[in-house]
Amino acid sequence: MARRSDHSRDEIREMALSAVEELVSKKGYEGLSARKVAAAIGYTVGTLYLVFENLDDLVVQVNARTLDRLNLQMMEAVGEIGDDRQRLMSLGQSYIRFAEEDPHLWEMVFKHRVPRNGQLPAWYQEKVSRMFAQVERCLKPIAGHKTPGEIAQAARALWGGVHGICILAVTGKLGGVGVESVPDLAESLLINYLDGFTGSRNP
Amino acid sequence: MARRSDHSRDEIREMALSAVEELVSKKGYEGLSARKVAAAIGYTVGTLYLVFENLDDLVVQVNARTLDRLNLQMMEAVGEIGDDRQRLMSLGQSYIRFAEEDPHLWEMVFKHRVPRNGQLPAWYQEKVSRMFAQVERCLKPIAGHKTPGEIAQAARALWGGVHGICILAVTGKLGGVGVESVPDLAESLLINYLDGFTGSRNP
DNA sequence: AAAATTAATTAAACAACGTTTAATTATGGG
DNA sequence: CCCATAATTAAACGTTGTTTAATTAATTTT
Repeated sequence: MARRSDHSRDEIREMALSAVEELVSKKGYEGLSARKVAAAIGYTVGTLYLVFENLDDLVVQVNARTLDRLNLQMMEAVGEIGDDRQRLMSLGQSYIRFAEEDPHLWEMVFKHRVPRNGQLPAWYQEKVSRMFAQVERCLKPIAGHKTPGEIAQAARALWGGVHGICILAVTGKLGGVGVESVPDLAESLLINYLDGFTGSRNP
Repeated sequence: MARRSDHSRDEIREMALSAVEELVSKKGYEGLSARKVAAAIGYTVGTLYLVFENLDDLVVQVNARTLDRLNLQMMEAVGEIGDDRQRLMSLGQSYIRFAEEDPHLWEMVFKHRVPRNGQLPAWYQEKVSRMFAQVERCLKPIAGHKTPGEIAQAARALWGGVHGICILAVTGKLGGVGVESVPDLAESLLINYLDGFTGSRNP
């Protein structure tokens, strides 16, 4: 059969993205394959290649959705009011919770390396930057008379740090320490860094 | 032909490990394949499977060697004398230099997820722990009256942090900031964290 | 309404992959 | 010299990403 038009191009796209999310979420990145995705949505690989450039393209687009969800969850967690330091803590714990709730999907965002050109699209970079922007926004009120450049640097150092702790925990490379202590480690990192950054110890 | 015995089992093992190192170093983890390794050492895949359990086993053993080299380089960098904080800085810069000099090989250590059982061998975990032990040793003299548990936590938080910054930089996800600023970011992380950890600002 | 065009979908092919199997072939001891 | 042993390979299997040509349904044209 052909030209069934049971689903529009966008519908197929949506179905494929969801199928990948479910597959990766359950079996991990290495359990993913074009044929499995196609079978899951009731089509053949050929149809998949009509909608997506290739499998890497499909993965990048799923990663984009994951980043969007992460950004949303962090935005909800940080809220508007409250102690500035406490808001940064919430931001960190929110990041960790996201990674714990769906480790495979979260891991794929950072495990995946683009194949040919080696450069991620600009709209993708923008989603990453949005995450750092949230940290910078929380950092600004307690940064004293630090320059914007210093704040940007602090945001990246801090969030790289939180991210690294998550990665090592998820891949079992924290040296005997399990996943359960990740929030404690991140809290230690945030508290001590902020103490140093602001030059004052918090109550 | 068969039973050439041109090389002993251990020699083939050594040749294979070196071949993987060269392949991954040049083409990255995704450019690796059993057949390429076999061809590089002048044998067939079958011989490879006589010496190694499977390709994952081969990768794990290469990762072990990479971790050994990393540990060695860090040990040389930290030295014995000098300011305690400065030694921690050297440790961090040494880690970063290692990741920059051979990003693909370094990345494979943390990208690779064991397949079936999902658990890394004990001797592998021990190599990871040795790295944290170096950090703890440097941390101890400036830790005041912190407990060993607190020092262990600080070491993991700090090194998770340095590692995360490296990962984000190598995978191009630092949000517009390039690899060149990694040392600065790590220095920011270390200085501010240590300021908070010791409760005193350094000169 | 029938025919011709267009486009969606598939089946089949390709090369490469990890891994296993059976068949070879060189070496050692009798 | 032959036989048993063990090293090595060739070939096979199932799966992978991707491309190709063929098929088929819907749309347009006559």
